[in-house]
Amino acid sequence: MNDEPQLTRIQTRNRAAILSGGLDAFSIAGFRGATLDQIAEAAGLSKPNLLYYFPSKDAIYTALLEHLLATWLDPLHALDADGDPVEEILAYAQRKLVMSRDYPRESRLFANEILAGAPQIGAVLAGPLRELVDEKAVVMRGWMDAGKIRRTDPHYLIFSIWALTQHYADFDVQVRAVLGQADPFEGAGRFIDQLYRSLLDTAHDDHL
Amino acid sequence: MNDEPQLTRIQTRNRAAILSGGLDAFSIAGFRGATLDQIAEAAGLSKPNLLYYFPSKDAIYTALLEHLLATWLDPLHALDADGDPVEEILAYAQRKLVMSRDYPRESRLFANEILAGAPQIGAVLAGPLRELVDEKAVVMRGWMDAGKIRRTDPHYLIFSIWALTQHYADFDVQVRAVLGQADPFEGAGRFIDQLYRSLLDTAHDDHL
Amino acid sequence: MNDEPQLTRIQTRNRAAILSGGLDAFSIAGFRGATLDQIAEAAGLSKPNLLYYFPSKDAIYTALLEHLLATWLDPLHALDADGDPVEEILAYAQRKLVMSRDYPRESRLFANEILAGAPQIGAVLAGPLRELVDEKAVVMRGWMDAGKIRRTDPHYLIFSIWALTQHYADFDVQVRAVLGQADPFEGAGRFIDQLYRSLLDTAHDDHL
Amino acid sequence: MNDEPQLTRIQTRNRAAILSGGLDAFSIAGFRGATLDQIAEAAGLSKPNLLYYFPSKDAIYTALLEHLLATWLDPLHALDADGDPVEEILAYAQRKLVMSRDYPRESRLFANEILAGAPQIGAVLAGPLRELVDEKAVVMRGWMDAGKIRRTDPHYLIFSIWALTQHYADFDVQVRAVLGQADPFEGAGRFIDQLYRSLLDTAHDDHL
DNA sequence: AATGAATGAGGCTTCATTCAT
DNA sequence: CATGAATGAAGCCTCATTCAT
Repeated sequence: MNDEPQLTRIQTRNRAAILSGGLDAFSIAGFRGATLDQIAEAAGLSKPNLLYYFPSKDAIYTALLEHLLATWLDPLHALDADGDPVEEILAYAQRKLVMSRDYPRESRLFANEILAGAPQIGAVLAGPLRELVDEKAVVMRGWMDAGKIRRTDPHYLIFSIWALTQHYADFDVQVRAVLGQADPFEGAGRFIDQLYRSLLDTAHDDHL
Repeated sequence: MNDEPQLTRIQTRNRAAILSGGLDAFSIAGFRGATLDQIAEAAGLSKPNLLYYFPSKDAIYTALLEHLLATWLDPLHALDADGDPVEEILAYAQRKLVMSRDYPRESRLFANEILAGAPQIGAVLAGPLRELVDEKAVVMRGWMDAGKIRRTDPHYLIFSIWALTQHYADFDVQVRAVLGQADPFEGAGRFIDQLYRSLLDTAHDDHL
Repeated sequence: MNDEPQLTRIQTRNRAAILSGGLDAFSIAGFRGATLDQIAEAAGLSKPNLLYYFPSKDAIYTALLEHLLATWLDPLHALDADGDPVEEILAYAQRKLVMSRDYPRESRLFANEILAGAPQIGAVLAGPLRELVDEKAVVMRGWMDAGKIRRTDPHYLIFSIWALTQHYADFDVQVRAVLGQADPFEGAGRFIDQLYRSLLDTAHDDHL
Repeated sequence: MNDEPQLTRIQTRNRAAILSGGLDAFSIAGFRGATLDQIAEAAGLSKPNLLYYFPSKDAIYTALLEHLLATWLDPLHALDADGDPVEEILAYAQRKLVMSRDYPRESRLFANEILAGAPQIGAVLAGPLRELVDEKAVVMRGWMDAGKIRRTDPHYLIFSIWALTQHYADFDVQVRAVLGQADPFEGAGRFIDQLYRSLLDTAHDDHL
């Protein structure tokens, strides 16, 4: 039931080091801009030895993206139709924010891929991602129909959560420059909480 | 008062073509990933001729960034302390959204520069940008003190506007993949309007 | 009517030098075994400059093969159905032998390509070459039916001419080693003449 | 009397597998063009294990050539001065043809070596091979002097037999492409028989 | 007897830049 | 103002070989 070959300890260590080095390089410079030299240097391996573990630069990049996609959608998957609507949405946003804080390189890798036109993951976006978003949009619309949250466009609501949370990973340099280096995530969490509570509070419905 | 040399019509045309080609290339692939060949091709010039107008790849990139920064902050500058607070903030968000719609390449160029660690414009971020943001944050805090808008953190409010609006330029590919190619800007404008009206409406203040 | 771009004198010279150097290298070592360094050295160019004229190693090889094929079949084309049968066939064999003498590198290039399994020109062999051979076989069979030359299998007759003549280019090293360096082509011409006169002479027909 | 070390069964098997894999690879791509990876793959061994049996790529190639040369001249050795001249020569040609049919890879290996300029076996060509050919040429000249076969140049006669028979191994791809995949050896045998009978038949002598 | 791990050298190609005209 | 020609440096990758186990 498991086709994966057993990895030796050295293989495990080196593959991990390569992926980490690749994440560093690709997340900063994108696929084209990163070099195997940088990755090999970061991984503490010679270039040919690096290519002993991954057959090509492309393979490293693809492995990173696949691993990323596998976990990237988890927070949205966890959005529970049976939970409390406002709390579910707020919790989703907070999970995304935590990911930006704890995995900023992954977020920037993703951003670079999208900026480049999504040459590798375009199909995932138009397929699994779209389906997942549509499914969760139906859930949200159900909550709106039931009067549990304010009526708004679920797709743009989801986009807004992506934008607001990933911003603190992708534009980290800018955020810290403007704030003067303080850790931005606590404040961001509070702001995002306030923002979506305001939006979703049904007491506002009459205003529209 | 003007040190700029007079440019002939051909010079003007070719410089513009190079900058446009460079914008195409750099906004997609970043500085390292873009090539002079792409830019020359896009500009309809030979590579040596391109380097007749700009001395190096770096010079093209720098020229683009300088031109970008000159206009990038205009919408925030225009935020008027004497205007109606809610409308001023909403108008600012809408101006930013229009820029994302009309100048998506510039937005992506900026995003790439930030993702790469802002090697060229780091100083601008920590200097002029920070000062401008701080200045407008004071304005907003004044509005909050006056009870004209709800109390929130002005810096994160500004970050949120950047994130929400630039997202539709930077992640355009993803947005269109999820939505199925419809023009996202109209819906985005409505959503953003609703979102900030909810947030800023003082009727909510007691909830917090 | 002529799409070929005009070549400057330098282009003409360098392209010719590259093709000649490529012919040297490929005819000795085959496609895989030859290196761009050898070709560049032989052409008196730096390696990047060489790639300024041909986009890749493969392009040089392909250009050589195309040029080769264009002339390789000429001697057989010239076989005239209306000429004297024996003299036509003998003249064909002599033309092929002259090609081996004057263009031995081309012959060896061809031999290497065939030995490697004809990865580039397999289609030509099974298409145009086969058709040409079949057509000339019909001509020869007509001569046999008319009693003008002895009856034999035209296809194997053609193969034998190829084998006998190309041998003196392809196995030149061996031939000279065995003969002790004398020019083998004169003797080869005499032998081939005698061989095919014996074969084709109708006086032998009763012997079979 | 035997310096060869005793080989275990595994050693025997693996050495044979390596030589066979090497024959595959070298006969197609030549020495430079073939890779140890191909050979190891074909032999079903890891690359380091392969180098446990043969110290280098060169050693495999040399072993193949030595083994080849040991058998390559056998058919000519067997030409018997006391046999029937015409039948002896025809039998020699048929033995060579059978070798082309049964050992085409060896023929192509030899062809590649010669095309490359015979860097390894040049000495054999100018030494033992030349002596053998000269010796048999003397035999043939004796037959001619005795009026048993037609007068012709024995060296070119031998070359022609090599060329005609090896052609069906070395240019196999071309032959099959032209014929349309039928087994060419039967027809080749008939043609070669007819060709040399015509040549050697003394009834023709007056024609020259 | 065998393999996982590693590498220096070399091979093809790209690229920013320079030179000459 | 423009281009053809050229190149050093670097980038990705292959390969024969070595080392350690």
